[in-house]
Amino acid sequence: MATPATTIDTMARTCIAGRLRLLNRVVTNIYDEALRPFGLKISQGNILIVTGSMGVASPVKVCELLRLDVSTLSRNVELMRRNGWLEDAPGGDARSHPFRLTPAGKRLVEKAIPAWERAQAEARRVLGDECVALLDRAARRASRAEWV
Amino acid sequence: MATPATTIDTMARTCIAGRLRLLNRVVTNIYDEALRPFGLKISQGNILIVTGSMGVASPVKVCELLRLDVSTLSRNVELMRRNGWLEDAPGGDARSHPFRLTPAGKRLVEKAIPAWERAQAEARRVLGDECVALLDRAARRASRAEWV
DNA sequence: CGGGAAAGGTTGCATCTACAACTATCCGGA
DNA sequence: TCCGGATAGTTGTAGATGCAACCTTTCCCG
Repeated sequence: MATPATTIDTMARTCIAGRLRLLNRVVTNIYDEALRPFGLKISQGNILIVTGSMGVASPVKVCELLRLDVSTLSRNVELMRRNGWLEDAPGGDARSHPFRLTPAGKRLVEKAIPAWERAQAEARRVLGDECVALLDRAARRASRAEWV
Repeated sequence: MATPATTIDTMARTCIAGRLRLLNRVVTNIYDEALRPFGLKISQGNILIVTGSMGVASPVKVCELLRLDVSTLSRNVELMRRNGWLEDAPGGDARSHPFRLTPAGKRLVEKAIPAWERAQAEARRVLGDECVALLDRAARRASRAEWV
């Protein structure tokens, strides 16, 4: 008698999303712990970083780059605006609400660099060099924008 | 004058967490979309799957396997209990609250298998075979339990 | 020029996630 | 036996995430 094409046990052993989400939790926790002294989480940190690299950022552009829903970004930006890390930037038409780092936001990122580097090293240790390289390639393909 | 060891642009181009979280969003969306007709999200699906493969599951064991915070699991299980997919299981001491799939939960997982397989194929296409294999290895190392 | 589609954002809602603090139970040694 | 630490879970709080619905503004075509 043939076994079913897919059983629950097979799913438990092979679900790609399960693996990726597990590693996402582990790695996110590494960065969040490292950044905690700065009152910063990596979810926000990544937005600050791409904002800094763009100079003036538009929500749509950031969302394409990070593959984030615009509504998610909208609220994250609002939080960081309240924290004094982001501010409205002039420009564009009446629909757009571009934003940029404040000086305080820039200082925050710079202060957090050593902690971020420690987290990078730990994440690389957990994932392995080869895995990190392949994630990098996959993310470039998956991003809806040119990486920097 | 020497350039700083790490600039914002370098962070934008090399942050491992950024890559992993981006891919996590993309892949999670693939599965959530595939599973939407069943009223199921992959976050819950993974819990159902490991529960099914364990027979009777204890929160702590599931959390070690998936590297989930126990408080997160607690609420997710409560939701699925209300949906009729999980139920309390007898056993253990008075502290523990083991649970297991209900027949409805088992039927749900079985019905969702074709959709899950389509999502698997799409995720593999996005990440690449090699990347999937390395994620699998990294996840086994990162999990705090033996994978089935 | 007028109207409908497209583009850019926000808000309501539901779920996922984790940390901190708490309760209840169990275990091991004095 | 009794007490302190370990173990198992829940609840309060806060942020992250995405979908659906909505509002404005802009663009384009007839």
